[in-house]
Amino acid sequence: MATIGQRNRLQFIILGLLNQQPQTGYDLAKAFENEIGEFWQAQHSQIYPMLKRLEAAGEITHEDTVTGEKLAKKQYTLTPTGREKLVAWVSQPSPELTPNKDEFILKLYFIKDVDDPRIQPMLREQYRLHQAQLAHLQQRQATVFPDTSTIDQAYGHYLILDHAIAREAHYVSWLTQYLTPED
Amino acid sequence: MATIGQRNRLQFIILGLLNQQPQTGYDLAKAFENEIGEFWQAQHSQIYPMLKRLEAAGEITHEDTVTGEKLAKKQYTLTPTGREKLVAWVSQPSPELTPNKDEFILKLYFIKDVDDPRIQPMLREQYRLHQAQLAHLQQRQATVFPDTSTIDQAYGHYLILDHAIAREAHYVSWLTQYLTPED
DNA sequence: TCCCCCATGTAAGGTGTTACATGATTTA
DNA sequence: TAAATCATGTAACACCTTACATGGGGGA
Repeated sequence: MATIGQRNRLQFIILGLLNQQPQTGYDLAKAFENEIGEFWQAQHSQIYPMLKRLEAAGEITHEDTVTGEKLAKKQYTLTPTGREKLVAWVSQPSPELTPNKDEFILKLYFIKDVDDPRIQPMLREQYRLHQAQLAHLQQRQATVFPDTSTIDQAYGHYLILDHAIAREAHYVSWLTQYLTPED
Repeated sequence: MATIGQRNRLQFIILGLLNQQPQTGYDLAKAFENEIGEFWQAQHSQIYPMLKRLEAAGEITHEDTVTGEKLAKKQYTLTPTGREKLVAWVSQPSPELTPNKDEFILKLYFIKDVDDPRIQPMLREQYRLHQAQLAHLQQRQATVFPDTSTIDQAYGHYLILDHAIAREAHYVSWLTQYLTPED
C-alpha cells in the first residue's frame, strides 16, 4: 500500500498510542478526544480501517476478548515491526511548520474597520470559548499531575498538556488585549 | 451543489479576498501563501475549480484581460449575491475551537523519558524553525505597518499579523523553557 | 425498562495534496 | 538565452467527516 503521496501521520500516532498500552479501537477513539485531542483528531470511522491496514502490514496484531456475556472486543498490540516503524518516525526530524487554520481570525481579517460593531461580540464569544477550554485543561492537569513527582513517569504527557494550556492561555490573553469592557 | 455535509470554508475565504479587490486565481494562490497563509492554505488546484463553482453559482464574475501579447488572465469580482453571502458568513458566530494538529508535539508525547537523548535535538530543530518564522513575520510587520498611523486602514490585516507573531513568539518561548544549553 | 455508554464496522461524499500539463512574460 | 515567475487548468489519490448500521452492558 505505497502511500507515497501523502504522509499518513495517523498510522504512526496509532502505533504510538498502542505502544503505550494495548488498546481497542474504541479506546483509541477516546484518546483522540482526550489525551491527544489538542494535537490530533480522528474519528472511529478512520481508526477501524487503519487498524485493519496496520494488521495486514504486520505492524500490529489483535487478540479477541469478550466482556460480559458476548460483547466482542479486539485488543490491539504492537509487533516488533510496528515498534521499529514507530521509533523510526519519532526519531525522524519534523522539518515543516504545521499549517494552522483559524476561521475566526480570518473573519476578523475581512472586517477592515476597527469600529465595526461586529468585532467586539465576536471577540467576546471567542474569549468565552477559549477561556472555557483553558479551564478544562487546567482541571485535567491538576487531576493527572497532582504534584511534581508524578511528572517524570509521563513526561511526554506532561509536555503536551503544558503546551496546550500555554497555547490557550496565550490565545485568551491576546483576545483580552482587544476586548473593550462590556456596557 | 448542496454541500451540507461539510463546511466548505474555502469558498468564503475566496469571497473575502475578492471583496478586498478583484483578483485572478493566481493572485489568490499567492495570498494563501503570504497574507493569510498563517491561518489558511489552499493550492491553485483547489482554487481554480472553486472559482468556477462560485461563478456558476452567480457569486462572482470574471473579466478576461490580456497581458503583453497574449497572456490570458481572468480577473474575478464579487457579485452582490456573493457579497451578501460573505457578509452572512462573517457575521455568523464561529462557535467551535479549530482543531489543531502538531506532529512534533505528538512525537514528544510518545517519548516518555525526560532524559531521552532525542528530545533536545528535536527541541532545537523546532526552535530554529519557529524562530525563523517569527523573524520573517516581524519583518513583514515592519514593512506593512511602518508606523501606527497605517494600522487603522487595514485593521484586520494588522490583527492577523499581530496574532501570528504572538503565536510564534509564544511557541518559541515555550520551547526555550525546555531547551538546555548546547555543549 | 430506558438511556447512556461500550464496541465495531461500512458508505458516501466532501476536502486537500501532489503530480501532470501547457504556455507566456519578465528579468538577470 | 536561460531561469524565474506569471497564469490556468485537470487527474489521481489520500485524508477526513458525516451518516448509516448493528448490537451488548451497566446503572437508575
